Amino acid sequence: MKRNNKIEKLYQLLKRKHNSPNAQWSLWCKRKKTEREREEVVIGAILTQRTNWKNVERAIDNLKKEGVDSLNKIAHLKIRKLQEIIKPAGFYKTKSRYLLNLARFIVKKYGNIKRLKKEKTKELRQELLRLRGIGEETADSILLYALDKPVFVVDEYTRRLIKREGICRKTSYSFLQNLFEKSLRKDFRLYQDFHALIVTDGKSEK
DNA sequence: CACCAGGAATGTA
DNA sequence: TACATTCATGGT
Repeated sequence: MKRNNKIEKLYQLLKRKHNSPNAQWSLWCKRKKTEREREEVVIGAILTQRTNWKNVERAIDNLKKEGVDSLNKIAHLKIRKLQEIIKPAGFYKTKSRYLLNLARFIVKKYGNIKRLKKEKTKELRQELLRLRGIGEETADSILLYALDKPVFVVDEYTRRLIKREGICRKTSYSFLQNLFEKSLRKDFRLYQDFHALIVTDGKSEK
């Protein structure tokens, strides 16, 4: 089991560069999550598409204000109502469809997120990808951050970083995901921490 | 006022 | 494969 030095070194590099332990995301990753928090991650994964996190928080606050604190409750909302609630996150017409569809899928097929978490990663990924509004990045974000599955998330920050560091020129999703996964030990905590660092680093580059 | 912020689906070449 | 377009709000 030979590992790619460059990727491991990149991790060490980012660790040194962002050693401030107050990186909020990193701390959040280390905490054990409740089921509610996991469901919130699923919701956030849809809402954050093409939007900054601040707007997502407004939408999530609205959900809480309305007492919508679970996927089950979302699954039973009327689309109109959901639209109103999540409006601050932008793209509310499409996102409300995606979110309702995803919530119904999970609730109908698995009941709750605990059951979802027990599913096999590969099969679950395929199922998520078949849903409208869920591409590779969103599917993998759900798998990694909501379900603690060891799946590396590739985003624009990852692509930029890999290019900037001159590690390789290919940028397709599957290629980069494979590069990271074969270079690192299969550990969801490591993947979460690494990806969080990549995002922190990407934001600081501007 | 113009542009951007942690995407995905669809269509075109 | 690689772009271009659409969806839509709030911050700077």
